[in-house]
Amino acid sequence: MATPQLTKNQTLVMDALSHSEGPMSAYTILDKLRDHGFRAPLQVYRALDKLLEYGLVHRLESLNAFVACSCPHDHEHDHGVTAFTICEGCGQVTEFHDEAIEQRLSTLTRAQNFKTEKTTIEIRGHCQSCV
Amino acid sequence: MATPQLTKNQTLVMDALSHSEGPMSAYTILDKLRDHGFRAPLQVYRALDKLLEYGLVHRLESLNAFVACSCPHDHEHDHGVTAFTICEGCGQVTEFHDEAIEQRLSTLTRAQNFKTEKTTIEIRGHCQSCV
DNA sequence: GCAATCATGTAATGTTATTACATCAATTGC
DNA sequence: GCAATTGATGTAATAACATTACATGATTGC
Repeated sequence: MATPQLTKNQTLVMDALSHSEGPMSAYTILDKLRDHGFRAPLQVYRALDKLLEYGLVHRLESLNAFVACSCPHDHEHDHGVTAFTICEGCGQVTEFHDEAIEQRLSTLTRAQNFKTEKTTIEIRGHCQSCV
Repeated sequence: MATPQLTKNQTLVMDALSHSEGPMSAYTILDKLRDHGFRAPLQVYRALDKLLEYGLVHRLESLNAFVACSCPHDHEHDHGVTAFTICEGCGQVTEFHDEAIEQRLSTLTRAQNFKTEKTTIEIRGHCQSCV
């Protein structure tokens, strides 16, 4: 999908995530944006919904938190399966993509006649610096 | 880890999950067990913590829900990475294990010098019957 | 202008999970 | 035996995450 022009709220949320070191919960984002007029969770969730839809943001299911997509290229096309390593020590999140895993998962789901809509891969552990 | 004898509460929660068709949230389990004397969420969460530790139960991060492990063999050893397909239609959850994916993830994390502690793989979509 | 659509604002509520503190039972060490 | 420790339990309160419901405002197309 072509990414449309972001609205004011979407831009604020996107900027907050982009400038953050790591993932942020919706309520953390809300707090960061109070000075910009945000008052209620829904303002954040609505913006996040769109940003997720546009592929600009990812949701980390195991953290109930959100990160800006680190993909350098445009978001006009699907990037396939996105996976993350998440460090329990420093909170660093690294996004990666792997064709082999995607292929393998595709083979396995096809064998079940399962139609995949969204794949979550999250690896919790400790990064190089936090062992 | 050898699975110790389960306590009363752990047994009740385990039975509730085993007899359930699909995943249950902690609060759903709580409601099912009110007749057995459960009064507070913590009774469920404490039991779940242990059952997760023993590998008898899995947590589905993308649903905030729990399922009994479908692995037939004993739980004395690690089964490696567990993955799930989750049908949005009927709620059916299918657990599977794949050596190839495990290997590939291991290679990728090793390349980052990342020490994996827990891997989450959840595939949302529609099963054969719910397309 | 007016309808349709989409973004927004606000309040209330629903759902999931944890903290804090007290009690009880079994086990261990002496 | 009995104090001390450990682990399971009970209860209340609160924190953290997310949605529903309803009202308002802006933009576009006709």
